[in-house]
Order: sequence, then C-alpha cells, then structure tokens
Amino acid sequence: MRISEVVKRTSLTADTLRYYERIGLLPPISRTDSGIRDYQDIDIRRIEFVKCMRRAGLPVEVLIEYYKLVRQGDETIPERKRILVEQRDVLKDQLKDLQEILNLLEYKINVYENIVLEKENEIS
Amino acid sequence: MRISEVVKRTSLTADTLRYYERIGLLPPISRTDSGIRDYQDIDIRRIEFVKCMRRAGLPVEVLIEYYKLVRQGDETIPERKRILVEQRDVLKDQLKDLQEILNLLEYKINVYENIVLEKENEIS
DNA sequence: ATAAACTCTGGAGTGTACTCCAGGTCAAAT
DNA sequence: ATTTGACCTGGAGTACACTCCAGAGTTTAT
Repeated sequence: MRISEVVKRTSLTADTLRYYERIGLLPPISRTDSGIRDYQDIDIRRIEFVKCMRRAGLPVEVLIEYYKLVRQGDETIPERKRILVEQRDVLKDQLKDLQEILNLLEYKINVYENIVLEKENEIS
Repeated sequence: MRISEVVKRTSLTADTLRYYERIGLLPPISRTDSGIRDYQDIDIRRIEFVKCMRRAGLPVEVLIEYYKLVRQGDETIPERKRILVEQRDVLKDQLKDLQEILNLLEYKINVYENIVLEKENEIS
C-alpha cells in the first residue's frame, strides 16, 4: 500500500514515516518499479509498535537500538528483553508519579470548587 | 536561602531556576543588597508545584498563563479551575494509555522469557 | 494528452525546554 | 589581601523529534 494509505491507518504524517525510515527506525520499505514506497502489513504492525512505544516516552534512539538487535538474530534476545524490562520499570515509576499528580490536581480542583461555593453562599 | 540551597532541595539546576524566573514561571525572587537571589519558603513550594506539573507534561506556557491568572486575583478562579480540570482529564487519558502500553510490554517480556526457557530445554 | 494529485529526495527550518558560556561581581577562608 | 568558590546577566548553543520546503518524477482522472 502507498504512503497515503499508511497515513490514514496510523495517523502519522508522511513526513514522519519517511523520517522514521531515514533514521533506521523502520526498515527500508519495498518500492514499486518507479521507486514509490509499497508498505506491507508487517510494516504497519511495526509502525504501530513504534507509535505505541513513542507514546510511552521511549526515545527514538532506544527503539533504533532495539531493531538493530532484532536484525542481529536470536542471540540478542536477552539484551532486547533487558531493554523492554528497563522501559517497563521506567513506565511503572512514571505511572505511580502520574497517579500522585492526578491526586494533587483533584485536591486543587476541589479547593477551587469550595471557594466558588463559599462565594455563592455569601451572595445568598 | 541562596540558589545553591534551592538546587539541593528541588534538584533543579541553577540555570533552570533562573530560566524559570526569566520567563515568568517564577515571580521575581527577592534579592540581597548585593543582588544575590534570596529564595523564601513560599518560592520553594511554588517551585515544587511547577516541577510536579512539568513532570505531568503540562507545558511551561500553560503554567505561565496559570500564574498570570493567580496574580489577577479571585475573579480568575473559574478560569484557573478550568485549566486544572483540563489538565486532569489529559492526565487521566494518559494514565489509561500508559497502563495499556505497560500491559503490552509485560506481554512482550513474557514472550522473550518463554523463548529463553525453550532454548534452555533444548540444551538439556 | 494534460491537468491535478501524489510521491520522491536531501536539506533546511521549527518548537520546546532547557543548558552553557563569557565576562564580571560578591563572599568566605587563609 | 588575595585566592577560591558562588553568584550575576544577557545571549548563544543544544537536544530531541519532527516538519516543511523546492524541485523533480509518477499516477490518475477527465
């Protein structure tokens, strides 16, 4: 499928898709005879995984490293696992952090809510 | 207290603290006669809140806007509350997202774990 | 067959949030 | 009194992750 189709499916931009390929975050995509990119389903799955990990804050550099290991074959599985475990732990910490911040926000919102209510009482 | 003390307490850098003041994310900090910053406890509390909101991904611009509203007095309370509520909702979505990504990571790690175990069985 | 729409490359530009000077002043210790 | 270390300002530089061209070729619809 052509790049515009991938744009629709992944909601990444064509520029981003080409950029990812350029920096080695995606493999060289197969081309038609005239040189136009022809994405396969497997490419889409990889793009989705990349998208997902990026949303989780995993730096592009780490993902490139990860796929370099994938290309090197099965003996890199422990190293790949290490990367994922590390990222999981980062994510876990982040999740805990965000939960606390969420609580703080709820508290602050509540404070404002009460101030507004008090003002309304003063008026009446 | 001087900036080095604030660095210790908040683990922000001196450059960042001065930068935050420059862009109006912190108020002008009081100075000694010779022009050296002399932070108060209230400044620390504000810095902590800023730090917290930054970790949650709230853009610096939004925080500046928020403190602009604080300076304008009580009639901006509903608007301030709106900002916090908006950020809370963003955070909630993000939290859900991250939870899903965490699950995906756990799954992937498990897959690798199983591959490693299978290999060990082959050997024995 | 020709206009309109899509795709290509390589390189430059953008936004966000710092981070790092240079060149100078100030404070504390010897 | 002078060395050492902390602090000051204004401005330039950096890192990351895109994002946006210009100029050229390709495909599709009329």
